[in-house]
Amino acid sequence: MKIATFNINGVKARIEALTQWLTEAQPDVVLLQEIKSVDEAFPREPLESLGYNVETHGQKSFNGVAILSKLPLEDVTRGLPGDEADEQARWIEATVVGKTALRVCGLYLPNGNPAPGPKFDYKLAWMARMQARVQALLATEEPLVFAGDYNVIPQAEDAAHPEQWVEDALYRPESRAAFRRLLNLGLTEAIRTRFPQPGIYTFWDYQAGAWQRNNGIRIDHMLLSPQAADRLRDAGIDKGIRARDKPSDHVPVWIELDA
DNA sequence: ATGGTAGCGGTGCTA
Repeated sequence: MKIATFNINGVKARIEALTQWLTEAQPDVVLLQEIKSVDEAFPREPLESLGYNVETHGQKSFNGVAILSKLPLEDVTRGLPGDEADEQARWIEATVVGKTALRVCGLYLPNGNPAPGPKFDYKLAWMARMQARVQALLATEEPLVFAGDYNVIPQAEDAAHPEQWVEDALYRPESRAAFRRLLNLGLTEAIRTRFPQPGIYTFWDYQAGAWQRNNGIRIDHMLLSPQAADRLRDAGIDKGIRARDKPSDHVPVWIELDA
């Protein structure tokens, strides 16, 4: 089973690019972030035409996550538990019904800039809520995949110029520590496992020729529970997508699971 | 040191 995550940066502006990539890459399950659309305006039809079930959790203008799946989806839930007042659409879960049941969680973790400040506080509080949710799901001992835009640069080797990020919410010690605490629950970071070398990126800013200069960062991650990690066969990054016309600033990241 | 780009929605915010 091929599972991908892709921060699409506006699904309505990118629907043709998305369907083209889906046709080429043939993922079974896709976690989308930054759909920037309410559920009613989400372009379901071209995706359903390709054989995908579509579950969305959107809001006006910003944020928004979705799941596409060629296999049936069950027990879909929307929103990250732990704060009833939080109205930002950044978390969606579903169980993929295949050979074995697999719980997938798609997430768009808050950016957190400027730091320090209320947005940074929100990011860290959100990560604490995610820690609790991951812990609860791990207790089920089922295969779990937590995939999305984490807005965290885990290590210096995950940025072309780490010195440019030292004051940034994506790289501040508090963000990296919270990410490390997630891993220390027993999760496997699939891309790091597959590509231990430096210089592996998933995001290049639109500004200042970041793509042309390969000034990238690695912030899109796929974390696996032990039961999912046992089934990990391959992982990759579809970097070529970034060179196309009107691309997202992120590229798709994927894993192949024996499931 | 600064400004550089993009989507949404129809102005400024978010990234």
